[in-house]
Amino acid sequence: MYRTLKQALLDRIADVLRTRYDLTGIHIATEQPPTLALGELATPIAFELAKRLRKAPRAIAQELATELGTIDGVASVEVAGAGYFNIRFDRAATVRRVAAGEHFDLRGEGLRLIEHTSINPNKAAHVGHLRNAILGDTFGRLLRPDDFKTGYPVAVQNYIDNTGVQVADVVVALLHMEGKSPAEVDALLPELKARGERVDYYLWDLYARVSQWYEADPAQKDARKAVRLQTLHELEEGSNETARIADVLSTAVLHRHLATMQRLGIEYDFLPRESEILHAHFWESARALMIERRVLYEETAGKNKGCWVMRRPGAEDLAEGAPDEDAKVIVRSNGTVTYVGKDIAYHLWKFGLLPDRDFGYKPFHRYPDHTCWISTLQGEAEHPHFGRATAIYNVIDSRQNDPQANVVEALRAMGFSDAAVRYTHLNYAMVALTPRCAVDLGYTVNEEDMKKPYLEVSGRKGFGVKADDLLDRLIAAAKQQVDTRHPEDDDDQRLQTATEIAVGALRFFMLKYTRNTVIAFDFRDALSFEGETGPYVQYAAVRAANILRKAALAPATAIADLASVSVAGHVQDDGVWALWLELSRVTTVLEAAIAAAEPAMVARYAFQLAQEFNNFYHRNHVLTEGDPARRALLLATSAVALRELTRVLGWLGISVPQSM
RNA sequence: GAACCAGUAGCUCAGCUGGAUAGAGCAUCUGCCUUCUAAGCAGAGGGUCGCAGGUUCGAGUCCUGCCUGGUUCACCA
Repeated sequence: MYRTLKQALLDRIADVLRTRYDLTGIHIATEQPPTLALGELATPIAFELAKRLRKAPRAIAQELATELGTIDGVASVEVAGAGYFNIRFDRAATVRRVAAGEHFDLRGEGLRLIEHTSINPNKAAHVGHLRNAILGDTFGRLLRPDDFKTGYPVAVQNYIDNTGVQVADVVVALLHMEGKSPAEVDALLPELKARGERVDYYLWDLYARVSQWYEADPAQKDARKAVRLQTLHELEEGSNETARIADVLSTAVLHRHLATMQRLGIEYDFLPRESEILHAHFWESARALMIERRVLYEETAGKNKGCWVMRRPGAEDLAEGAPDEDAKVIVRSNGTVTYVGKDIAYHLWKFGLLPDRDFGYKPFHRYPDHTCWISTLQGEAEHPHFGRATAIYNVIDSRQNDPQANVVEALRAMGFSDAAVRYTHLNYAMVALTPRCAVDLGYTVNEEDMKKPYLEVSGRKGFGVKADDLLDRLIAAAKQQVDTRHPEDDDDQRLQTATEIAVGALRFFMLKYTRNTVIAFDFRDALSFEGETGPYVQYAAVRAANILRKAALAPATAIADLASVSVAGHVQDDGVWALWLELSRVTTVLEAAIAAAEPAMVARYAFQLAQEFNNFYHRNHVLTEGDPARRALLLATSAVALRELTRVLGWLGISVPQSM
């Protein structure tokens, strides 16, 4: 509703500026006044116009006020301070419209392709991967159609680099470092299962060991690196025993990753794999197109002689004939393509710009209400389509800013400027560990590192907090509380509640920081259930639900009952009105969060909403309220607060437990 | 050397396209459980918004320079 009223005001002011002053195309800034006493909406437009109109700001504001006329939903307009133009809402009318769920709809045509998670399938997921997956999943929920908005068509991809060095490393570890035969490796998965061990945890340690093994013996170093390179080539080549083993391992780990993410309510539609990008020859098609469009050219001089290269974004103009020494190599002098080259091909496919190439598709994993597909060479005849996106969002670490910029630059240079503009690198800063946290986990930290604010997580070093371990600890901590608070519930119910709280805590923790803030992970902060946390917001919703339950009133009934009550007299009191005003801002916040691709804005709003509700809760005792009209209003307020808290938490992927 | 990000309360962070008295959480201190659950609420203390200039009626926000911290910048993959 806030969005609706703001738009109405902007339209009216634009009208007045045009008819009264003959001004058009002026940007009209709006803001929320510092206190409710000054109104609900304001604009400093009079200051902007002062110089242009050669008039005092206050006089301009005054003229605007008298010429504005009436606006539906606005009670009064007044000039304050040196020329602020303040608007007061018709509180009773706004309450009714918010309660009725009236709001501006958000919608758009064309597929939004979101790619997130993308963990190398050679080890367990860690906290850094959680940030990625939670950000991507939440952004998808903000865009996706639901009962609040028409939304945008969304598909979620999880890109799987199953032929990269990281997978090669664990294959090397088993076949060469440990000297297992292929048959022994085949037997490994059943053995682990029999022992109750997890393949992703097993490989976590193995991966850390093999990384050291390469360097351990100076005499063997070159030979071991050669084995690694050979293994990598065999993976890329495919159709050989090494590739088969790699596929068995990476697929097993992939299943683990999907299971880990499913614990957090994160699901995927499609898993495009590097192996198919290679074997379906995406690159060959892209290369032809890049050469045709004069983006890719052969360097004939300088350090990159013999390579096929591309100009970097923002490169300076060069002297005629001089080699561009700063150019990005796409095809090496030995004829092999670099990662950026393959990535360009893949992104052409995403936008439906890659001629005559597509993945094959086959089902991989079944979720309660949909199927997750995976790429293959020969797929099913009937399958959904995932390319041909209108806009794409790649959830990737900020450390990949440069490579991502290269891909965008390639699209732009090829003349696909529309695709380049609709390519969003949804970047975010890394999750690191505080030195203290690292020590607590049993890692040895040297004196120099102890002084740093945070230490980078490294899968290669086996340095990090595994996602499932963190979630298990959160569940255990929540369970302890639930056990003492709700002895009347059975154990299954208490575990269910504890799990919902743990997921709420974890997801909120990863979402409350804006994207470019480095999260220095510490168990003390992550395990907190008080203050600015997911459980705080969940608790507010549970309290609202409890009021309605004790009143034996369905939320929908409480809201419907508002119709027969006079609310005007009760919302002059800011204590109740402040909550309704906050509730009215849902669309405003959602729209801003989507535009900025910043889920933290929604998380912060959820917290503010919960804070405002707790305020209301302590100032008004609903069930003992003697005035029937006021009681009805308070009940409806609780019901709408519950509805909106549940909705906003849902966008964050957080559920409302039945009790806390 | 270059590019990008950051520097706001003791700590961790918000602060949307420049607007009214710079806000939260944690921590510290003081109150509030016989009332819809205290995972909560109320209150207190705590700030030269890294430094110096500039633009503007108005700057935490924009521009320039500097300082500090972080990340990135291979024919590796």
